[in-house]
This record gives sequence, C-alpha cells and structure tokens, in this order.
Amino acid sequence: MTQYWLMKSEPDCFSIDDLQQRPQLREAWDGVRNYQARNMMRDQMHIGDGVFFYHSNTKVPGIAGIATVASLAYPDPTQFQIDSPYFDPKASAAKPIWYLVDVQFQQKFESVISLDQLRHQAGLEDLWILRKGSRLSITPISLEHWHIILAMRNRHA
DNA sequence: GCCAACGTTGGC
DNA sequence: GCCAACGTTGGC
Repeated sequence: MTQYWLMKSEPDCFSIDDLQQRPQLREAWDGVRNYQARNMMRDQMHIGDGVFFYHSNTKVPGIAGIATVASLAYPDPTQFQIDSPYFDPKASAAKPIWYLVDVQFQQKFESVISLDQLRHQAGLEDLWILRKGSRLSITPISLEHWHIILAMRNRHA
C-alpha cells in the first residue's frame, strides 16, 4: 500500500536541486534526530511511497517538488562518524539509534507551493504542518491531501 | 535576529 | 516520574 509523506529540509543544507544533481537522482535522508520522525521512516515507510519535498527555514517556505522513498530504513551512517554534526556517542554499530531511508527525485515544481498558499487552500485545514507549533520534520500526508496539493501544482504551473 | 513552541536532559 | 532548564526548529 502506497503511503504519502512530507519531508522537510533546509535548502541551504540540502535542496530539491541538490537531490536532482545527485548520482541516480538519489540520496540518503540523513541527520534526522527526532524519535517520531525516525519511527516513521523505520516502521512505516515502503519503497515507492510518495514524498513532498519541503523547503523550510528559507525565504519562501513550501513544497518544492516530489520524490519517492527508494529504500527501506537502515542505520544512518552519520551517527557513527565522529566528525559529523550528526554524530551520536550513544550509538554503536551493534545498537544503532538513528535510521534513514533513501529518497529518489521525481520532479521539481515550476514554482514552490508556498506555506501561505497551503494555508489558504480549502481542504487542507488539518494538514499537519499547518498546525501551530508543528516542527516535526517528517509527517504523513493523506491521499486526499496529496491529491489536493497535486492539483495546486497544476494550477500554478 | 527574534521568539514561541516543542523535545530532551538530568537532578531530585 | 516530575518538571525546570536548556537546546532546537522554523516562521516571521
């Protein structure tokens, strides 16, 4: 069963353009250090799931394009790398703490569907990222919301 | 750069 | 197990 997700990234750190420039258009979604987000990757994601690629902490925050989940979850290698900002001294190869999935580029939108547009779109009232104080970097998207947002892309293209 | 909201840590 | 202190996120 295909599921849908929204995954946030700061474009200064890793943007949809960066993903498009990766070999095979594919990249490991490393650096997630939140248990809820980890659990969704580890326990619920399947290969082929749809992903909205969201640009956060930037001038026009919003959904920049689409990717797919390209692997099952596996240990995030950066937790073992002492020189990485994502290093976690409590993790070991025998007992990894953090997991990630690979994501595969699908398309970049002609223009970002901005947070402001999402907020004003009928039918998205209970979209997770629109809730006050929502900070979770990975959230599930209902099929209904997925379709509404795809229709927004077509209108604005 | 500010700051509200949230998650994590650690003393008790 | 409580909760104050602290660090982080992310819109503005």
